[in-house]
Amino acid sequence: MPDEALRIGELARAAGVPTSTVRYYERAGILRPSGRTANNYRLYSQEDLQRLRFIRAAQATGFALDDIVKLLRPAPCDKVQDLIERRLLQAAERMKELRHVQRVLRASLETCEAHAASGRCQVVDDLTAKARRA
Amino acid sequence: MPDEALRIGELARAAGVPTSTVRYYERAGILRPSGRTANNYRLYSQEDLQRLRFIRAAQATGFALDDIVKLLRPAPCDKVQDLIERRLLQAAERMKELRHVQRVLRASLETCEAHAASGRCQVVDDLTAKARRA
DNA sequence: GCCAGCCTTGAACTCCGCTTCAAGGTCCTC
DNA sequence: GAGGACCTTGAAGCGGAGTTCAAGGCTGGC
Repeated sequence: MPDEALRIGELARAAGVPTSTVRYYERAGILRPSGRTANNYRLYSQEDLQRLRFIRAAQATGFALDDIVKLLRPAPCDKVQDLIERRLLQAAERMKELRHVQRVLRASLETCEAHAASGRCQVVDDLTAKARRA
Repeated sequence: MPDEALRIGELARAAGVPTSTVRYYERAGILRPSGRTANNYRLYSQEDLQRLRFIRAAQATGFALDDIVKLLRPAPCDKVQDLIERRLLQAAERMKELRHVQRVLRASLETCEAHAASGRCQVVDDLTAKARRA
């Protein structure tokens, strides 16, 4: 088993975030170090790294830190279930929206390519108007 | 053809946002009314509504207003193409992250259900790590 | 005539999610 | 033993995305 405890800088590099953010997450109660060295440096485990990655992934897709905190915090099982189910619904909703965004972007791109020869760029009109058929 | 021009309140209700947000978007240069009434009320077209919906969808999935502005603003066609392609990549990345989030949530839910009978809720442990002790 | 419900503006305020600053301590290398 | 890369704390600052406030204008119904 790798006894790989990471210091804050290593953790941060591994997850691609600044150390200031990691400290902020600690203050926000969302990611605490699993220990400290003799000289008071924070230490993080591999699970902490996974957790941090999960946090970032969730954030990138539109979840607020607050939501994430709730998900990652122990709670009565039935409440957690409920919460997770709601989050899954949110995630599904987000998927739908993301697909909508992709559709619109792709349509724009096509139009853009089609018009490239003509020199006139109609992308914007189409971005807003093409989606009109709802 | 419905010549349905909407006033700000109607637009806002149709898109599910407060009017204050719509005015804010105007200040931010992302959604301008297509006209004004005689008494200076803002008027919006159906395309404006589509545009507003697109904005909200894009925002919900993690795009900043700034990005969205750039997408919706006229520009040299080749630059727009480039931009759109980058946004599509971002969207794909987001999809991936969202799927990761969903996977984790679903796994947690299953564990939660499995443990429901036992009374002990292990969801959180499992959320962060399957192999607890490392 | 006047009230309710819509709308106008500009400025100030708020909240979230960080980031930066100041003033240090520790550890490794030269 | 000096320099530099790492780490510590607490507090202040910042940008994005709105929201709220104050003061007022139009319009329809009672």
